[in-house]
Amino acid sequence: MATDPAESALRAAFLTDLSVSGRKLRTLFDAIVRKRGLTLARARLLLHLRQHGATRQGELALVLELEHPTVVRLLDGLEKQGLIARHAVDGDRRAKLVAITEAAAPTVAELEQLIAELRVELLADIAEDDLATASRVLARLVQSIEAMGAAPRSHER
Amino acid sequence: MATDPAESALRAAFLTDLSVSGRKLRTLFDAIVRKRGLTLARARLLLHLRQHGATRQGELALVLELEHPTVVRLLDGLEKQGLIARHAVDGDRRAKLVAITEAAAPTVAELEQLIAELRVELLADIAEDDLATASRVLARLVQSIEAMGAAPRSHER
DNA sequence: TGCAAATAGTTAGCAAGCTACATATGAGAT
DNA sequence: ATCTCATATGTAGCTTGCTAACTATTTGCA
Repeated sequence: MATDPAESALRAAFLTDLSVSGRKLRTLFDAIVRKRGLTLARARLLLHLRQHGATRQGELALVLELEHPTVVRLLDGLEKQGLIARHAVDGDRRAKLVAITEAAAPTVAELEQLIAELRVELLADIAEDDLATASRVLARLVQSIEAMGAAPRSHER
Repeated sequence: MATDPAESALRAAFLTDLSVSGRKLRTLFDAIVRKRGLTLARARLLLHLRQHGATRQGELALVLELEHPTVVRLLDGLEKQGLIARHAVDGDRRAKLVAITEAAAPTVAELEQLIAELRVELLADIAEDDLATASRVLARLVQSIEAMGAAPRSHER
């Protein structure tokens, strides 16, 4: 048990590193789009609307991997900013279709540009292969996380 | 510009994947330690105290890579739970030394165990090499993020 | 037809994270 | 000795994210 191969220093630090770097990314992004009145979460939502057109709230929650109430509040904010509108869906009076407003179009176009540039800058000195590996690792991890979410083992105590 | 090598689908998705997986990790962890009245952030803080002994608040902020006010509130919560105490530092009446309470020792020991198990479970099917690569990628990214934070280029508009 | 269960969205309440600003104390220079 | 600047912590206020519990529809089946 002294040198358990499953317990390298790497493994010990990885999960922390992951959540810290995710947080830092969000903070940087928030700072960049702040003067436009946006945040990472709002930008992600707007981008989806731009790229996939009007979308139902439930679908948004699925795609953005957020809980429904989180989406509700993001939309409340964006609606107040006049960037999106909730439209009635005919055939289902429960549902709402979310769409970008005319007024938001330029902002969102600019945002898309900004994000593309940021991406290039941040990932500039990372090799494609390494990125692919990292991507795979994250995907695996998420898979395990979701498996555990469904069947939490011993942590029930 | 049609097939810009700097703009693969991987690159397009990576930053989102990172922040999403970080979030999911946090959510899972929070759910696991919830019945103990803990969260990921609080656990990280307690773990540091256990492994490095009593620490000043400023030092905690540095080590955990959190802003000072965030640490203040984590400590407020943990103090209310009776898990940590803020002690005076003699020689500097501004400073406070944060220490785990006697009462918290068993909780924290248990927590350490729990985290070790979780780590093994989550990373079980990931090769050491891949993990190392992923780790390097994250480190690089954080480096870029911090460089940009200091010198935000074109995003000044 | 009419009632039960599923689905769409919302409300309430909590913790974490940030920025901006405030307070108290210490240290260094004149 | 004092005055200024730096350091250590704290307060206020905002957004994101979650879970739990609610309302309004719709759907499916008896």
